[in-house]
Amino acid sequence: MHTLSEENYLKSIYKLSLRDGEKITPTAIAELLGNNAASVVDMIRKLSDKQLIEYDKKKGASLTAQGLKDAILIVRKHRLWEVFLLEKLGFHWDEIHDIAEELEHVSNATLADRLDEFLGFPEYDPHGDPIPKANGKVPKTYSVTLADVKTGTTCRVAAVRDTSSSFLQYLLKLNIGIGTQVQVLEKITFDQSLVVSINGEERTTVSQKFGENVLIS
Amino acid sequence: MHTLSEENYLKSIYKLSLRDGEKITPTAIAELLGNNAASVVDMIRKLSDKQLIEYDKKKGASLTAQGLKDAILIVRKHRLWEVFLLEKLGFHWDEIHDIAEELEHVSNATLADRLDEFLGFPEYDPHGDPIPKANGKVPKTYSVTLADVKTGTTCRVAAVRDTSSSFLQYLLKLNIGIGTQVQVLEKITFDQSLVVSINGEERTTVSQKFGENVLIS
DNA sequence: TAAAATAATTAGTTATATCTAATTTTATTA
DNA sequence: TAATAAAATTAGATATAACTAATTATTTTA
Repeated sequence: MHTLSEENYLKSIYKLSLRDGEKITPTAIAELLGNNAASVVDMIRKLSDKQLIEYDKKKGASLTAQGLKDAILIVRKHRLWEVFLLEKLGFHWDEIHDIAEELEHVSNATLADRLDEFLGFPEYDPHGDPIPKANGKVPKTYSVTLADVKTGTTCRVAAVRDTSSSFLQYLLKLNIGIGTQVQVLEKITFDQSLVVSINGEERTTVSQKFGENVLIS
Repeated sequence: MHTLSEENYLKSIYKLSLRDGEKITPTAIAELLGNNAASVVDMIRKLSDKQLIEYDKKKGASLTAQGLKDAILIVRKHRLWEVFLLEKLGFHWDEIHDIAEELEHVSNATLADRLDEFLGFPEYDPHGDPIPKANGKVPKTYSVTLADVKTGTTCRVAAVRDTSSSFLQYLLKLNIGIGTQVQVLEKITFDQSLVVSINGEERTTVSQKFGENVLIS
């Protein structure tokens, strides 16, 4: 259908569109993909020609109905494959993202739906991200981070924003997974570091950046 | 590790190396891949530089130890994914090849082994092709075709040589699958067509080309 | 608002992997 | 073996998707 590059651009634009209010600029896309902005401008033209996105200098880029549909399917496949890799093949939390990054591009009309059924129609992937349904609907997405809550609040980890293995391995080391109870004991005024209690036990200090990447419910 | 193209060339050279005696020429590779011979010459240089193949004008191309190892892993992944698609996701015989053609290129050090374990270490894929083991050993490969046997012989379908959906759909229509009993009742002298009895029932005539693509035991 | 900084774009380059057309080499056959 | 056919190779072209460097446009900020 689309090339590997086209698919990755669609996915990036979709992901940026969820970061609310943000204008989707060539620079933002370039940063997310680790590409040069000049390359992004080229691809914006290509995707516009294919009617997958619309680009307006003032408003930035946005997906057309077709582009959105295609992007959602890629994300759906990515997250379903992650569930498969973890639950069926026994891969660990921090290993699945990179493999799913390749698997998501395997194109077959019914593959995602069959995989979905095989896995029992999961609603969330192992990182807590919602798995788009066959009809394109996306389950509730978590948006409040650990860095957002008031001191004293106890909450549960619902999802993680960063899926890099360095972040996930750090979480593993801290004994934090999806569902883990975390209480914010203190916020350090100097650098917004958070002193937290994990599962009512350990007392640990984590950075603001860390807190911003933990989504809670 | 390697690019998609490099992997497809390695796989082609491996497959040609199994067609015994045959010299692996640029033309043969070009034909198998549906590429131009000039393109093949370019890639032969590239793979030679990478020490994955050796090329000698007299002897043709051959895989080095590393090239063979890499090629076998690709074939292993292809066939394991085919088992997965058929057995776990419920795809049909004629649908799995093309999807596996994409899945085989997903690269992860332990993916094949985990998939192998998940599937219960199958020895043959749904087309009867041997699945290389983790150590690179390949189970017995069938080589006698229906076109080779004497008139009157009764045998079982062990594998199919062609995995195109047109061939597989034809087999489906004829009620032939792996394990089906086939008796060669007559060979037409004119064009080597075969009159066969399938599962002791139907009396059908098939072409020589058909017979050459059915491997028996 | 003018200067400086940042962002977007254009122009031109590179690498990969393909192609066609032309040429050279090798093999076949009359 | 000489002529012909087929195969292999080279040379040069194309498309994709990236890049750098230079330019233009837009935002910030002093």
